[in-house]
Amino acid sequence: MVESERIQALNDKEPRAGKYVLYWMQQSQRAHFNPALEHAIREANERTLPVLVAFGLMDDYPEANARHYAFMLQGLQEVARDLRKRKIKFVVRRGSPETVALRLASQASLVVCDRGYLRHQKAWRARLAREADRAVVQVEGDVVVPVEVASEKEEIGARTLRPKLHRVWDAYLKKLPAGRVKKQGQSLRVASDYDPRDPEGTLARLRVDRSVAPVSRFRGGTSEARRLLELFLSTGLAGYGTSRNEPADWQCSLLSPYLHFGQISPVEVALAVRQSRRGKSADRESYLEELIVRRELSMNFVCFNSKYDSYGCLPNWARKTLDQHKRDARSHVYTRRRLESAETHDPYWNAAMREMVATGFMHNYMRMYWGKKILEWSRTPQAGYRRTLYLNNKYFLDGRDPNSYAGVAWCFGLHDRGWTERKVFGKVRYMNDRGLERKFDMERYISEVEKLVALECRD
DNA sequence: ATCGGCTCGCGCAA
DNA sequence: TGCGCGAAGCCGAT
Repeated sequence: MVESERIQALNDKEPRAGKYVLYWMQQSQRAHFNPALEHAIREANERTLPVLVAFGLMDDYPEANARHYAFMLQGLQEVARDLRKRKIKFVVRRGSPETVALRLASQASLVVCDRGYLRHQKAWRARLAREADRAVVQVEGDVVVPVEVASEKEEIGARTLRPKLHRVWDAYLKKLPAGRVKKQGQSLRVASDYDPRDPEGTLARLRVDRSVAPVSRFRGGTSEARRLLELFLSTGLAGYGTSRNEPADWQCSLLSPYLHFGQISPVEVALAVRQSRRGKSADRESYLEELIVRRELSMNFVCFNSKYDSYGCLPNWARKTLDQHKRDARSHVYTRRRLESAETHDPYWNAAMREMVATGFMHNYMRMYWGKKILEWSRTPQAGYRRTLYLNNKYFLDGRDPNSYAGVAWCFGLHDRGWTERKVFGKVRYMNDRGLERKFDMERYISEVEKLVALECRD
């Protein structure tokens, strides 16, 4: 049963007579633990209609390249398989997602969609709700606590959002049973433009940016996400609270790419961690802090800050102090090309960049250091911001995620407080290589990254 | 090795 | 209005 706070009517139109209930899948790319799908099944069963699940595949999704598409299509292959088992029709159609949804809406009794927080995702849903001549209902399935339930405004930091989430999150940490369809949907005559069971063939047909190659470190899909979750529970959770920041160990769940594409539910992950007997309670709490407080703080950020993808999103104190130091002498200034090819004087930074370019991921602690250094090595903080976000979205599998926007902005002062004033950074928190050396085994991080890079080159 | 200071703004007590 | 407190760090004094 989907909690009513997750469900929102996007227009005030009525359901109509139709051949099916349409679930337009976009953000929540999974057939399990998907509140939008379960809600669509329930609506369909009430009308004794089949469910049609449709995905709109476009060649030019903002900032996406072959790396992102390959991962996503691997996930959709599994969605196709799982929906088939559940007797639900699934089609992948060519076109802008909301246009695909709009076409299929005309034969639907009503339309159910999932929720995304980015500008273009909101615009797609708004257009669908406006132009469809029947009810459009949105179901928020990729957060533990619905964003507006947690808070109605942009929060200043984790410390103000945390108590609001803690107060209510028990009510949302509930299992979501898979509903059975009353009316099977395979006989629906709706054509699919692509065969989701053939991700390689589909990728070959798409006109996408191929300058960034797919990776072998991560394979997309719900079952792979669940395998990584089990692996994390058995080997990573114990000691997570104290060791998660050690770059060479990657003692983390590695789930952010899967969460980004909605291939696994954060509620499912949180429940698994909470119910696990591994580790101490401090380890489990530490993980839930990352998964729920930090992650949902970033949803709050993109939801309430319309400038989430540009320098202007930063708090006033940060922009002011960075502005006052924009003419400070920089110890090093690198071109974007030089950064991109990991050719700086800093071996730790270069290793982080190589991890990112080769594998689509970077250890979370290194993401902070990496962004701080780009700020330091750019002519202006604005240029640093643009370049950090560009590289972030180009190479990370979870680029363009709310977490990515909040993470980049954090490096420039978002959700943080002032610190001792210094060159270039002003009062924005500074990090340096001595800090890394003091706390971590950085030589081992470098050698572990080289192993990962070698594995990618072999394929 | 450990500790205090740096700095900001919320949220609560008065 | 004032004060306590958090916060994924650095730095210099002890």
